[in-house]
Amino acid sequence: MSSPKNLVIVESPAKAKTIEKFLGADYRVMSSYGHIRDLKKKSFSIDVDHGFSPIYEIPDDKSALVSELKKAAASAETVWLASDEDREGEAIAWHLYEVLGLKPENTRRIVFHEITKKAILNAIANPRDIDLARVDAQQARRVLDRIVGFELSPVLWKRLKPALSAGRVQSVAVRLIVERENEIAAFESKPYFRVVAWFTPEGSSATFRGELSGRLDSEAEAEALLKDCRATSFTVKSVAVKPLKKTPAPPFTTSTLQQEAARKLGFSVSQTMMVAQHLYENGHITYMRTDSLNLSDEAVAAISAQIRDTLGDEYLHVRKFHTSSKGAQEAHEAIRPTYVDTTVIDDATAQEQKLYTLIRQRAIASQMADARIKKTTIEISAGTLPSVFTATGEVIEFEGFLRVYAEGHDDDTADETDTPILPALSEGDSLTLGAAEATERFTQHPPRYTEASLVNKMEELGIGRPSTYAPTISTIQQRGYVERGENEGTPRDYTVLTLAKDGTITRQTRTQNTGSDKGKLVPTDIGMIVNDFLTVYFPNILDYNFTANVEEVFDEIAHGRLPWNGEISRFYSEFHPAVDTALTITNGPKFGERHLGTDPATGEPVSVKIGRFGPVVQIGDSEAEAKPRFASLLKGQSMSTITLEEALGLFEFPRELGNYEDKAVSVGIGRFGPYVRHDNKYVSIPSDMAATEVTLGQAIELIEAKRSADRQKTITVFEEDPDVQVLNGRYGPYIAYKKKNYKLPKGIGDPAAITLEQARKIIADADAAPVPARRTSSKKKK
DNA sequence: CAGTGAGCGAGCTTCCGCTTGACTT
Repeated sequence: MSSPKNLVIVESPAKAKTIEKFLGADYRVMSSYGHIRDLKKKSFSIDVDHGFSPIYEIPDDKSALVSELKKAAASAETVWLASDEDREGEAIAWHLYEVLGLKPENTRRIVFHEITKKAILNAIANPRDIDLARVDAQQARRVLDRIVGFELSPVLWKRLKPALSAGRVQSVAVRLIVERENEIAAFESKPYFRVVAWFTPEGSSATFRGELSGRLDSEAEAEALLKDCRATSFTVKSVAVKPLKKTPAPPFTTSTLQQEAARKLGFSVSQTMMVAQHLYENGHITYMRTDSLNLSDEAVAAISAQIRDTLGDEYLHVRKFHTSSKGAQEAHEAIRPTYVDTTVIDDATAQEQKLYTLIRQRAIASQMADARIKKTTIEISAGTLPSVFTATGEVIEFEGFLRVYAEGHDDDTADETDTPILPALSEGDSLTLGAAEATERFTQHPPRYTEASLVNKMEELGIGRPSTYAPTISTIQQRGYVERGENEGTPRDYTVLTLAKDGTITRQTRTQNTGSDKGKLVPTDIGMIVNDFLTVYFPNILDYNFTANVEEVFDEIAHGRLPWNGEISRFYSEFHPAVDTALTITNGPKFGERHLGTDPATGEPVSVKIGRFGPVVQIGDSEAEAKPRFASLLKGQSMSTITLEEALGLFEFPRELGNYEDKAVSVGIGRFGPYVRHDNKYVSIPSDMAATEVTLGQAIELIEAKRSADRQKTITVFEEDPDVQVLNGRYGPYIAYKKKNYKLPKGIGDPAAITLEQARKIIADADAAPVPARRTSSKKKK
């Protein structure tokens, strides 16, 4: 292999592949795969006494790559450092320069924001030096985050519970969720009534719907209004027709893509990123971790041509969007299709195709004409009554971008968005009342965050970056600060009063579901306590503006107006004493500890607190002679709401319920929650059943249900060797043998027909095969 | 939709931001 004269290093291998095609045989393009060097993983690695100098290392999984880059750099005449132009990219270039031992005379720093031939060639023609001030800003960012994370976390270990974590980004994300939950807890839902009525213009058969302006506070008021409506006449008070313009949303950034994919496709934030990554690697879309709204000139031209060819000139409106989000660094383009005329991707999964279509339509719509809508508002007066009804209708006169794409919305009440066409009416026309209906509603608390709406809020506050939104959300769940809600809600009655055409009023009670937090982000006890602790001792770090404030300082550093370590020193001189205080203070508030009352049996105090393994109830005093007794809270119980009675109930395990089939049945609490034990077999008690109240009858039902589930699970148990079993599991049929599971080879056919010989062979083959080295990936444990 | 079924203690745990990897009985 002859070595080309030029070596170009970019951050991503997919990018390298594309660029290599533009540059020809004189250029070899390699990827650094992001950062090649970082602060040492395990230790603090900042020399506080010597200018906060960072101690860097090349992580193990990067060493092979680094030697390869070194070799390539040594044999190249010129090395082009082409990492992104943002702060992190500049630092990557500098680390490469240092680690690869490059020389100024044969090193060039280049940048481009679009992966187009023109942009690349232009970058090559205009090299510059590494911007050391910008590198310093990155070092300041990195060192600050390490200081905050590695000094705060141990405080939590000592004061609250081991293995917790805190950081500039994650702790604020948790705070958002905790504070929202507090708002919800403080919210008092109040009932009110809304009235709708159906009208028919005189001499017409058309009916349209009008809604009473304003709300009524009580059922009595609602009933009175309906009675009044019987006796009055209705006329058109005014007709207003207004032109309305709707403008398309900009093309996607990481955060808007995550939100829209959640709303329209039901994807989780990390799922969106995985699917997008695949689309990117296969060359279908531009880079998916971006905060930029910009489209390259070439992309705009291609999209324009597409719109003109398929829809016509009147649908085209070329636009440039400018970001308004805090701290955006715009190293890339917005997310768009690489070839806009591609509608169907070969070999794509259903998810990839759906996400691609979303990205493509959004990018096209961003360059399309406004939608023009005629909105009609009719006000209807009710005789001498002060009440006014309003009917609105929308007619789309020119659909513009709506033909391709309409943005989704978060609101839960998605109905009633129908905008019917209203009959032609003019002022003074009389109307006949058909029917009217007063429906009881309830004021709504602010919504809980979803993964996607949390990302939206974080972006608004400038907290986190496109590459960290998804990982942060999984971190705060892994640490047990936040959970996805599983509460289905409870039924609630509401009243509907109906006024029929014949004047009779009927009252009905209907039921709706309320209070569900399913799939929403809900703080745990630990999450709330950690948040309380941090906001008391480190209000500055938990301040929603902390990141924005330090970003301003980083900007000054990047412009060479402030030395980075001086600023870190200034921060540390305030921060570190606060750490010492939080570690040593003895008369501070007790976080998460709550006294519940006295145990009537012993007279000892009963309290809840955070224990080594999470929330526990304690009977007795740790200072007293008798050792205190402990019991963990059950799933669904909360330290802030548990009662004395519930707490005492936790000590009544194991409970003997009686006998079934001549064997004792008992209820106990284990590592994984409450269970029924019978004949040395265990059956989990579902979380919607109170373990303290399970009866013998219910326990038998659970045992029988488990037995039948086991029968369905079992495909074959070999009589000759009962250890070998063919079972039906979560991922389909498999073989279980001595606590190990074995996948069935492809093409084995009907799993029920597997013989013992076949099964033994599968086990032997799998055991003989080399065990693949498993990465310790951060899978969430549950 | 599997499997598990203590006990308040050893050592260890932890940050944010760049980038994929090779895995799934």
